[in-house]
Amino acid sequence: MTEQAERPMARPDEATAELAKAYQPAEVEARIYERWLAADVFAPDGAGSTADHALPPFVVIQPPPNVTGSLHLGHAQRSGVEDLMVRHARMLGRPTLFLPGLDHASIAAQYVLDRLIAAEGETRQSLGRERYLERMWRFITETREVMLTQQRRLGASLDWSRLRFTMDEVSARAVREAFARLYREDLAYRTEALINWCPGCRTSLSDLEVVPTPESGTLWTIRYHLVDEHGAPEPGRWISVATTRPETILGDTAVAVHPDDPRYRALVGQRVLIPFVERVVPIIADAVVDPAFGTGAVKITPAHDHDDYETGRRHGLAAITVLDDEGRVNDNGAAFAGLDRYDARHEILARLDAAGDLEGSKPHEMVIGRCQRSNDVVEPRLKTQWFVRTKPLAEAALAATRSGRTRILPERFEKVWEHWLTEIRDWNVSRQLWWGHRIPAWYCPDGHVTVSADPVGPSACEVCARPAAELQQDPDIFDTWFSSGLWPFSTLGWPEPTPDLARFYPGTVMETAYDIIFFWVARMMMLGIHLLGDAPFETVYLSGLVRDPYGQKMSKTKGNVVDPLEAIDEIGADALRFALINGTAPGNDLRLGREKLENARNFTNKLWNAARFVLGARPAAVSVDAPLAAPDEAHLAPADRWIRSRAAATVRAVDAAMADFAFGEACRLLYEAIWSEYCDWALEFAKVRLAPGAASDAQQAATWWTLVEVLDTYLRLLHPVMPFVTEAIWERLPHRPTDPESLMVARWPSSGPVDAAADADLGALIELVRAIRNARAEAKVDPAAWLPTDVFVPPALWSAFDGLRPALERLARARPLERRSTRDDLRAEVGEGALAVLAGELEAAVRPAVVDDAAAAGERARLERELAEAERLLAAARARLANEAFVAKAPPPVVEGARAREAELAHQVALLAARLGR
RNA sequence: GGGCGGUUAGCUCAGUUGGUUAGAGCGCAUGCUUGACAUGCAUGAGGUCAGAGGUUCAAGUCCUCUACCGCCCACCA
Repeated sequence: MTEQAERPMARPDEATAELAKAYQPAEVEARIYERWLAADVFAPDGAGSTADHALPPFVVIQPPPNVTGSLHLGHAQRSGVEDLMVRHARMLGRPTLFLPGLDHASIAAQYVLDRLIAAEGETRQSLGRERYLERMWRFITETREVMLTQQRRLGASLDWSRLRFTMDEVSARAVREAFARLYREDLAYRTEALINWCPGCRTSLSDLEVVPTPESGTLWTIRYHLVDEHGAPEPGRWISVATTRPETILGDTAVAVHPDDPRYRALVGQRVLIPFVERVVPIIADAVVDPAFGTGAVKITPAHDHDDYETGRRHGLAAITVLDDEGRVNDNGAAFAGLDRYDARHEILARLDAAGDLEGSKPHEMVIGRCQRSNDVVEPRLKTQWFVRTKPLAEAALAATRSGRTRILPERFEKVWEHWLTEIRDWNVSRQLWWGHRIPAWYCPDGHVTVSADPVGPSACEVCARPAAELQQDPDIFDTWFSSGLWPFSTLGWPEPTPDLARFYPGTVMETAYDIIFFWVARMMMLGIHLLGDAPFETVYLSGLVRDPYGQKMSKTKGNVVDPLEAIDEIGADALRFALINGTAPGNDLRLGREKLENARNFTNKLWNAARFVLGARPAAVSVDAPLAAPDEAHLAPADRWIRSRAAATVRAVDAAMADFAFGEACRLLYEAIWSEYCDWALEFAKVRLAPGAASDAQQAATWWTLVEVLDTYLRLLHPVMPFVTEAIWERLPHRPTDPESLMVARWPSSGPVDAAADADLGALIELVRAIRNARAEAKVDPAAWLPTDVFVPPALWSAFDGLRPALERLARARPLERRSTRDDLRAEVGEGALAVLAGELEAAVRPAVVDDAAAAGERARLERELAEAERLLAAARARLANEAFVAKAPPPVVEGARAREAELAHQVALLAARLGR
């Protein structure tokens, strides 16, 4: 930002000295944040809190960011929305809890650390578990500060006294207790099953962590030779199978065909020889086989394919694992043992080809599962793991949303929610990683399982009573999301019956991006309901994703990332927050580019400058330290009544938007109210009245207090979105005696009366000014010229017109500005060559000093256009009213409105026609 | 293969239960060093609301179909 040349204020005094320069977000935001901290206003029970503890608490649950991560725009948007809700509730006087936290993100963190130590020539394995974990703890003590600082820079009003980390002891205790309870209730079990294995991360993954990725592969056709009943090959007899994964041949235990496939019916029950491993396996019939695909015959590898696993179970086939943890062929792979899976593939294909058993190959588009974290191709493998039985938990979660106990916003996500929870499969919670919560299960030499929530483990095997010394703890850790799923209550001290737990569970709103609805939201719901007996929150507010201007996901590799901290340095956290919230709807993605950020910055600047003006415009008769008081109604100008009414309407509209979670709408309303009403009109009207000698002291005071009162209202309304700049301005404004030190804990405004008459009067006069400006601009009149202007004003508007005449003169560049009592008067007084202006009921004539032919022709053309448009609209309005069905069936107010509209248009047409001499 | 969302001004998007003349920002055009603000002010141009049918007195809004685009879920080798 370039620094503005500083211009002396019109009326410098102490208050404006503070605001005399252009807005400097970096300075102001740092100072304001320190003020909040010092005032202790973040905690619901902090010294500076003004909460009414009789009101129900408002708890916003924030997804704890990854401890090794750094803030991206998605975080910024979410924190902005969360903070907005919290600040709003806080200003309504509710005790609020906005608990900061960090997630240990086991697989993501290990991925980051592995790459870091790789640069130092180390690996996870070379360090060993203990040293690796030490290294991790050291690493995160640095990164966690980065993340926490970033949250502060955003202005998130988090209660730092309650900071939690998913790896702290409070969380660890909750994890052990939760798992032990699930185990006791038979909702957690250990079994061998086909799981998703990432050879790069060397751990199993849940189904959600496997990303189906389209890929161009190859479909190979391979001959399996038939054997006779003694297992001897039958020369010249074979069955051809199609496969995309030749390396899994080594684990084949059958070939399957469709039972109704005439080509193969005779072969069912016969046997084939699996190459290389010399295993004789049956040809089976199973309806899963699609006869139209490939050759219609499928090799079955139960240990390395989900389909085949099921087929194998149906047919009692052996499952032979042929790949190890790193994705290499194991000892079951005969000559290929030790080869990487893809090397083995090539070798096998080469040998098959050499033997004449590779019939052919063709390109094949397929979908392959890749690791969400490392992008490695995920390998289905058999492993003994811990699973959470999700069906009963999911049913309870579904019941909560179906009954309305928990509401999902936007509603359309409820369908996705329903579908996923209905089709849910058991959750593999074992991870073969180190950074995370160790599974609290111990095994005795006889294979008995003991699960214990005790931090030091069980004292003995609970089956055979062998002493603890003979037991071995499971080496695995939990899926990160297991501890995340406990977040709404583990952070409050559960399973201990803490005061916080009693007070703040269940929470009010859970806000997150829709991409983790299953990972996180569903698990919190399932675990919260089961373990605490109540859903963890009333509302799930799902945000969209923040994308670049072209709709691409922002990612470091694409280089299209906007760094929130850079944006904050440049334009301030307020502007960033506004840009991220304005114009968005829940669940909708946001494309963020330069323009939105600049627009938000401009708005901040506009607000700041409006405040500079107001403070600088204080009439001498009002003392510097006068407390904020409602203006003296007896001395209000029409424009004062109008802007007060507009402010009241804005309060109502913003309240409605907030109640609907329509935060983008609230931003829009405030932007328009502040810029297009307050700044464009109220301040302009006020300038004239506040000019020295333009009105009495009492009148000037009333106008100035109106400006202050309305600005105060708008600052309060805007504070949840733009906390810093509103606080900085507010602290310079006169306050009510009942106001607290900080705007952050001041009361949300309540709406005053909406004055329909004032709205209508000013609306008409604003229209008049616009119409005059328009006519002048179209006629290419010198903008600076003061032109004599006459206006016909209906009697109802005389008072408003007269009261605002000096302002109208200035705004319309009309002087002298004369009021005419009848239209005839107007026309009689104004000769040819005047610009005709129509603004609703009002009619004006502007007399240019010089009217040349071109201007006269342009003027006539303008009137012709207006007339044509008015006639078109009038015809439409008449057609509507001519429709008997409309008059009979539409609600009376609508018909009434249509009649009024018709009359107005008819009037306008008549006036324009008269002007054109018709 | 299911499901969801989108299609509104040159661009990015609002438009809450159907109801006067469909809005904003940016961009564009024409002017303005207007005593808060050039991060600004004034004025203007620009839209068959993807297409087709339907319901209704009335449709951007509700229903059906179609076409593109995007996302989610899904065990076709």
